[in-house]
Amino acid sequence: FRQFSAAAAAPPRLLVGQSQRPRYQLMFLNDLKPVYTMMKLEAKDGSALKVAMVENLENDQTNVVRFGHLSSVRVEVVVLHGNFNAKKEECWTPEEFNKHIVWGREKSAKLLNGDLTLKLSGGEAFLGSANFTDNSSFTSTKKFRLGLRLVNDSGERVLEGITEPFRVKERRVEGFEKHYPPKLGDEVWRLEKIGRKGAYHQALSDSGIDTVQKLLQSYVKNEEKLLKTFPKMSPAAWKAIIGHAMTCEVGDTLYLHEIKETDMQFFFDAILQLVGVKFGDRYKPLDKIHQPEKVLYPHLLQIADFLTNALTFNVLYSQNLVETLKQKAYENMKDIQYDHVMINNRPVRVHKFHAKGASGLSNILQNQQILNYGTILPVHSLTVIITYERQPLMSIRWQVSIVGFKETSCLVKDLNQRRDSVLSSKQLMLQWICQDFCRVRLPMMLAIK
DNA sequence: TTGTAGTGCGCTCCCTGAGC
DNA sequence: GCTCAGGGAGCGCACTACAA
Repeated sequence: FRQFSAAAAAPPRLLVGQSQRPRYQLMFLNDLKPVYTMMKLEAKDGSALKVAMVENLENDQTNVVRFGHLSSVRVEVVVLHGNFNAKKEECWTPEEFNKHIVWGREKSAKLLNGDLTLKLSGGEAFLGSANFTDNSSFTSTKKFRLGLRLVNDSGERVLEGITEPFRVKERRVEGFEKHYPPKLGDEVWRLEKIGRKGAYHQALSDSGIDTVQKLLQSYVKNEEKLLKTFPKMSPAAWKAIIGHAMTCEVGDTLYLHEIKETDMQFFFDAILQLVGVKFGDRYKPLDKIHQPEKVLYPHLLQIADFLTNALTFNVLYSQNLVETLKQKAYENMKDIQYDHVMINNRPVRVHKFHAKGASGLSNILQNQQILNYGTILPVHSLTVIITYERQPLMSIRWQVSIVGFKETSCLVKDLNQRRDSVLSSKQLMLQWICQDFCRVRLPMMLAIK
């Protein structure tokens, strides 16, 4: 018996039974990347596969054996059936290991080519060149493992090393595989559930959708319309396709769509998701657009200034018009050019270019009065209707309602309270009526909406 | 060696019929 | 009338065979 470590005295040698994990073990130190026939075996990061002789420590940790004769033994790489050690046990016998070695389909054929015998140096070695000559489909599990065993008996039980089970595929299928994650420029059949030249692929091609980016753009713009492209698409398949497509990196490039009539600029990402809107010189990211503006109330009060004769007026509020204009933008998008990038959550122009944003605003608001509130610009038109009926004792019951909102607000204001100049003009009177409504009722109604 | 057509397998959906 | 299981159809996927 020899000491394996040149350092401090080694712990007493353990007697190893079949169910007890040996003290020393061969190990693959990195994970394999997908394996194809006739292609060099490599680790996930593209480096060579690294193997090592390790010592199992008591605290479930391992140490590479740097010194002693075990640190420079010769080891052999073999192919194992994928079902070897399916129960993930800590150890096995050499006989079990050897029984699961796979040879080629033909007796004489070598399944694994290359330099399969490695000499450890300092307890480590690299598998420089090795490749499979055949795929793993002929085995019952359709998978292999790589195994690592000593070439010569060292006198010490050294547990063989194994990799996780993996498939070996035909080299030619590599060019037809799905991408994880897919890229925007990938053809659509790189997505799950879309077979190359299959029915779905053909249907998409016929609709002019040949890349993942175009598919996602169509999805974002009008999912229903896109779905009609596919014949007999199941919800599960649809979910899988979109779910896979959505994992792709969208990037920071932005497309600007200007709506000049409103001084609004819409920013869309690479798949045409609205990411933010610029009102004048104020940019608001999408998640902030629909938050009620604190400055709304003064605006609402200003409405009174615009009133002349009618008791029906419009409040322009930034709620649903963004959505309406977004849909309009989709309809009018032509010559999409990504001329902005997102930097620190703000769009920045990368070169001079003005998108030709045809706007349909005039159509949308053609029957509504546009009020200029400075930088916070209109969005959706809330039509506020105020009616009244006289009550006894100089009180008037005002009914305030907003078109599109379920709740209405009743205000009973006693004209006796304001026998001053307020009542002298309709303008001031309406402002007086609106005060409570603006302060209490409107925020509540917006919240309900 | 490479491209393509064909094949088998597995998955999912949908229809149908039996059982309650 | 409702539920559930079984079978067929359609499709994607991976692989094989074969021809150029």
